[in-house]
Amino acid sequence: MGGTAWEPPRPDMGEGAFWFGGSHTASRPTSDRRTTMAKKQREKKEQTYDEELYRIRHSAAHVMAQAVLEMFPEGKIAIGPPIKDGFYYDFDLPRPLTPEDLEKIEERMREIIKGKHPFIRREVTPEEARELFKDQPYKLELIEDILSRGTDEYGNPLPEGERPTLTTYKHDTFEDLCRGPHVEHTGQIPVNAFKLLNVAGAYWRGDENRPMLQRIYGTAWKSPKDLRRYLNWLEEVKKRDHRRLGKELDLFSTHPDVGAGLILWHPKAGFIRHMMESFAKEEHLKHGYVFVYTPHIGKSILWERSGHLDFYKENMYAPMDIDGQDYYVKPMNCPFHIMIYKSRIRSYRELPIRMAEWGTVYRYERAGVLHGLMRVRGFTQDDAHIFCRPDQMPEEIDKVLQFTLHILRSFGFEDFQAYLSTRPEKAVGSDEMWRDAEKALEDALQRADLPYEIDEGGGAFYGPKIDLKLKDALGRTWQCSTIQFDFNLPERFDLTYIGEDGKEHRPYMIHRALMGSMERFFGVMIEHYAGAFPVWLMPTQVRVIPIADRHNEYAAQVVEKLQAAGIRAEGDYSDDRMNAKIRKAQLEKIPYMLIVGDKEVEQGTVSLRTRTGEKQNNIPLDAFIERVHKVVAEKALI
RNA sequence: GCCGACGUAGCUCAAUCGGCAGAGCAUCCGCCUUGUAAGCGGACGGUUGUCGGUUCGAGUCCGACCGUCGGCUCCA
Repeated sequence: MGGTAWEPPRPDMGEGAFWFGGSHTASRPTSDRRTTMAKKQREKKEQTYDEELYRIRHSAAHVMAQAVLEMFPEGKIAIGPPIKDGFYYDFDLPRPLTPEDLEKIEERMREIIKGKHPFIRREVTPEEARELFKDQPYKLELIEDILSRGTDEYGNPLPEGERPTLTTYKHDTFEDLCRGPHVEHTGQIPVNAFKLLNVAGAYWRGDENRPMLQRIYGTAWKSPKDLRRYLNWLEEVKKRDHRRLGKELDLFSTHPDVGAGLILWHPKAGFIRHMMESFAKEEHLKHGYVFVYTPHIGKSILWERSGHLDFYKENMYAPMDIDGQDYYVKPMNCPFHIMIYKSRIRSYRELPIRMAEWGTVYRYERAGVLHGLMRVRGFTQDDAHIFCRPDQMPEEIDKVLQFTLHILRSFGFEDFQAYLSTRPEKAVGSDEMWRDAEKALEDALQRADLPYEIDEGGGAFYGPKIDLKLKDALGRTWQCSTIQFDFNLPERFDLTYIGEDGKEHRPYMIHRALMGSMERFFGVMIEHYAGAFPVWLMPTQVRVIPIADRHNEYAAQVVEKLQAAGIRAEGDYSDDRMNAKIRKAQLEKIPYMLIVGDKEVEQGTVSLRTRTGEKQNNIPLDAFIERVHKVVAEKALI
């Protein structure tokens, strides 16, 4: 699948973020995450922010709230912002909403919209506001926050220069605490271009200690055509869902008796993963990495020293008792790599050491967050730790970022978004180390000419990092790669090398994973390619289809020649009709089907049909072999 | 973990008010010998996720557990 011309991103991104399609995704900076944008990015975002859509969606949320309150007069309302692709509103209601309720609400919304009720803005005093919302505890909390903390109604900081004022917008019978903007009257919400999608639980203010509200998600557009396109896109997303394709293509499974979030890789996926890993490992060797292998468990003293039992314990599985000692299954590989580093004295001459391992780790993830291959409890990282001297650090960062892009591009990803996370308030390591590291990361990003955002204070306490998100064929972004400084572990484990001066020095340690985890990356690959992987990765590249069984012998000869040429080919000698064989191969997304019948036997040729529907009759086998060789060499799609 | 929904053959789904558990595909066995996405017929396949409860009787009602899905929260 090529890039879709129109690519609305998914509707589940950050709170308060407002996204609009086109090939650039964009967020309106209303979230309370401390995110500052690079200038380039900010300009891009201003261009794609669509105020008309914002108004429509924001207004649709108000109309929905009115409809819900009419249904449940005793209901409490929370917040209802526009988001990319739509809007939501959170409610505290006496009973759970059903799909039938949504239909009724939607119907009532249409009536309200047709009423063309004007949206009227007014400023209110704190006293007025408190009186107006005296039965709405969530609104009262927001009012106090706006007054005391100077935030907007979603708890986000106000734009510079804006004073905290209380404003409401009223249409028909519904008045809401709101900063706007809205459409002029409800009739400007396109009555046939919105749809309520689903109900979901959501904590008040995203805090799991606070009440669970019911959130209704809706989508709204400027025209029915846009809505139609969006709904079609949702269908396409469903078709590409890696969980569905994983089953259809017999790629992987899970089983309750094995355990949630633990993946069984079936032979086809095993083959593809093998190809991916072989390639990536070769590249690692070419790029100066050394491979290590380390155990899956380690004694508690190791995890105490690394700090994992202090800071990461809730993600670790309970220890097992071995000869009276506690052993833990590893959630990370770093302590083991460090022990290899520490196994002898290190000289400045042998740095950098780039220690890589396809390390399988296990992390406890709360049951509700598990999701196919994307979020699991056991996974294999393409992990490496780079130990280097301070003077080598900038170059190492540069190299690792280039290497990351090389690997990701090899797997067919072209669009990336980078996030640079800087020093949080509580942190280990000197100011100088942080400054140097952050500078090296940002310089590398600029040299790589990557769009990036800076997440001020978003780094871990032990070091700054770059996270790379890659964009798939549907324009959705996925976090896989991470390049992360660690100022903590070298201290904790007292890592040293002997410098030119004969004295001990502390090396820098950089943790990095390029694909991230094989599980997630494979999941992203499935969705990116909709299961039709590039030819070099496909377990079966060519299916030879004899038309009648008198052609089986010739088909077998073709298969043999292809295999001799290093192409993974097989014949379909079943007694299905040719049409059925084609359909079968097509459903398996096998790149090339070679059809052989009387004509081909006679002329010593093959007829080609690709999984994309391309047809070429009676071509010489050698020409086809040449084509496949080229496509494989280029890691092309077909 | 929390809110809500769901779990029937390998897969996709039926089964009225609580009254004998079904279809298509897949698989297997035959027949057919075929020209670019499903040829025809037959057979096999189930302790309705698990455990417990209500009932004369439970796929259907109730409870617990396991798992999945949509979100929230948290992350490769």
